[in-house]
Amino acid sequence: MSRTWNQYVVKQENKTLVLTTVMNHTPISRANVAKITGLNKGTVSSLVSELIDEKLVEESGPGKSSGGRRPVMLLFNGNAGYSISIELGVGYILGVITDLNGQIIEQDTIQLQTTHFNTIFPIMINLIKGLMEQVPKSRYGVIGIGVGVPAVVSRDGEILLAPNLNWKNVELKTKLENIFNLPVYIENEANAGAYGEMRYGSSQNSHHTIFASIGIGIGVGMILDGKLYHGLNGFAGELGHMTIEKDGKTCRCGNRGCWELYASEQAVIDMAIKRGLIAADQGEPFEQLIQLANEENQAVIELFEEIATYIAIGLTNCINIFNPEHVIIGNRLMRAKEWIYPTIESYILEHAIGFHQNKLKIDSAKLGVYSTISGMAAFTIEGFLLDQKRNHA
Amino acid sequence: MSRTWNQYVVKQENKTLVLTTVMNHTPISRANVAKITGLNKGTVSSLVSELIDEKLVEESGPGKSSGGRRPVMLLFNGNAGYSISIELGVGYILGVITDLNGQIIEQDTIQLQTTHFNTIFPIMINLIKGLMEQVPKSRYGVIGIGVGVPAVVSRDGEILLAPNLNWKNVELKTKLENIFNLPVYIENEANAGAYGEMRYGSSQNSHHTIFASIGIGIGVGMILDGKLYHGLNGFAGELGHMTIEKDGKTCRCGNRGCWELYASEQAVIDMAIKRGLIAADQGEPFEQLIQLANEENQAVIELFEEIATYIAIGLTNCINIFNPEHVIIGNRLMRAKEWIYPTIESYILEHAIGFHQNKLKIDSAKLGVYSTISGMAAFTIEGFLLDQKRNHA
DNA sequence: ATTTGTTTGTCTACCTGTTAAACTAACTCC
DNA sequence: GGAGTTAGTTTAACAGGTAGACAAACAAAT
Repeated sequence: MSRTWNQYVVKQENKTLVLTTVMNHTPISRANVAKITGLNKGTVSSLVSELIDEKLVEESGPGKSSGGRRPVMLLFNGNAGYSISIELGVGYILGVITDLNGQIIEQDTIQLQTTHFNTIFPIMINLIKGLMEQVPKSRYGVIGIGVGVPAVVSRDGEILLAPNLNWKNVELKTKLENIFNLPVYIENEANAGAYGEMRYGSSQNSHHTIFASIGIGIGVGMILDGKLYHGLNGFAGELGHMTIEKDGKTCRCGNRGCWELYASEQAVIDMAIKRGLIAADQGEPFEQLIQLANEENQAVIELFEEIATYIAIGLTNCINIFNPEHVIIGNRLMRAKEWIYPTIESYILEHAIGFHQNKLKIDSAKLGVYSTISGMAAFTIEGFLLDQKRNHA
Repeated sequence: MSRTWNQYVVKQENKTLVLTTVMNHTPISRANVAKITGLNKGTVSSLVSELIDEKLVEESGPGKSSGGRRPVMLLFNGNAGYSISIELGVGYILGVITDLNGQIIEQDTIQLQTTHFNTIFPIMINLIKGLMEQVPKSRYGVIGIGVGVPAVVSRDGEILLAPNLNWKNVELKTKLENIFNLPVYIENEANAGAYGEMRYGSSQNSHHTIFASIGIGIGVGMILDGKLYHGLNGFAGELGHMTIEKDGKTCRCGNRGCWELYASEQAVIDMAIKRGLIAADQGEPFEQLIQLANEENQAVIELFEEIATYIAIGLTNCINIFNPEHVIIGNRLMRAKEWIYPTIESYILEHAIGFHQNKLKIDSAKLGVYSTISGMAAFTIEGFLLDQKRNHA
């Protein structure tokens, strides 16, 4: 039921405290770690020596003296192991190898024509196998596999519902674990994006971040009190199906007036076709629109601005609900950032409650197309470090 | 920055673990506490004897034998101290004394004609003083004062904005602390209501609870991952100003189509007057409507059902956003529960995403008018126990 | 009534990990 | 080159938890 505390737990906690301090302040001396953590110098010394044995920390050369003996600088060993992260999109699979710092070492993309699971799954397996062969030799090797999907994912890694892929009840985590015998992490794409931006992107010091992933549909990842919020069983963040017009268009979800009917890539495309700005069934419609906007086509630019207002209405709702510190907009629609962003910003400035009292920042995703995959890497890496903590005294 | 762990922390944590176990399972034997917590029997014995010294736990007589020596039953001593909790409403102040179990011992209400702070504040002070005199003698006496207000409250207890009271930037916590020299807790009324229902009400085992307080306006308190969510600076939960009709009525908040324009007590009253169901400026309009509905006035019942649909639209949004385990509807509008609730439930059942996969419960507030005040009591009591933990070894 | 086995709660010996403080090492500055 | 500083290690003391022995108190079987 509840956790009991004893000296072993104390050691675990202090050891990870030392490790995270080294990670966040690398390079750093033992003395400085002691200062920052508040731990005794002796304690730090002994914990560090264990971490060095585990190859998670290494000594680099001596640092600069500040008037006394020169410190021995400690580094987090980002090469002690490597994660493999996959982003399963509509129409593509992106796979990367990252080191323990989340740095991308290697990457590979495959374009897909279908969304059929039985076709895609073997392709993904091959992609992973290919990446694994490229992983450098290291103490821990491949520490795990993370997969970001545009889907509602249960706590135990089952894909409950992926409307844009037309998947339902796929036990992806179990399947992958059986094949690779490695820890596997499955997450919703927007959640992973939010996490990636928090760890490696533009909201690293924000404890309340809303990440709106606006692509074909809309998904929202929420970092609340510094933690990713899942809700009871993974359905949280279905903000794309928030009603913003109570008697509006009918949505396939059964509701009317859903946000993503007005503010997604699909919405832009539909309206553009309806207005005769582009032809249906002909190449990449969204790319065409960007092209046209670049050519200063006023009708297209106006369309983008209209969409931006709808995006802003939904984001304003988010802001009034969550009072976040940081709102990040990611995924494909932000390729039209140039025409969308100013409208969004000014609308929110005008309409969000108590805006002047907030220090709200609104940004586009700093990691760009890598938000999601970086988030998956972060999950995998943190899962690995947690395991280390548990097993290794 | 970060917390270091040592044996003192271990002891603190284990001691509160023992205490909360006793609280939650009272009456309980030492042996059983050891079993539940996983702590060693000896450890439990020594911690319990300290808690007995501090009068937080007491021994009652022997319990029933289960085939061996009869256990000595332990009780949480709810009478070691008392909290004073205040609910500052529009038109009234409610004040109560509770014991450490959150049980109401004494209560007092004052009706108000004004919302002017300089008038209300002295009245509140007197109410508190009156209650203090009625507090029974005990080891710790009055442990603190909690005040629930229909307002945005900052982290340090400043009332930033109370639209229905017309207050702005009132440093209520500081003022009260200066007068009474006791710990003071200020919270938004909906937040406190959510907390109260979680601690003593209908969602005691739910980690994801949405509490919608629907009165003159709408406020929402959110228990996310078992914790009350505040957002960056207390503005979270302004769901009353969520847009549900993008070109709808204009709201004083500057937005259009805000939820509370369609789904609050004020909305009911406005529409009732507009439709000539009741006269303006004459008695308690809402009470009249309930009266009429009781007399089976079809027009009024239809109005209630309409409002219920609007409430349900907003709640469905909440559910899609948070994927909660439990949705609780509280405050005055639920006095029309009889006519409102069935519509709300059926709408949500039909429209919330993945409803069938959820074990969502929808309820009205079990604590009724005491949701908020019970929540304030809980804050005060928990603050006190936290203090004990810190100071007392 | 006696015996047997069980449960409760205390006590003791032991172990682990943190801390304080002494100590060594290495460097800067005058 | 000595004084002062800073870095890192070592040592003894200490706190608190655990395991396991133990006594007390009881139920059920004989």
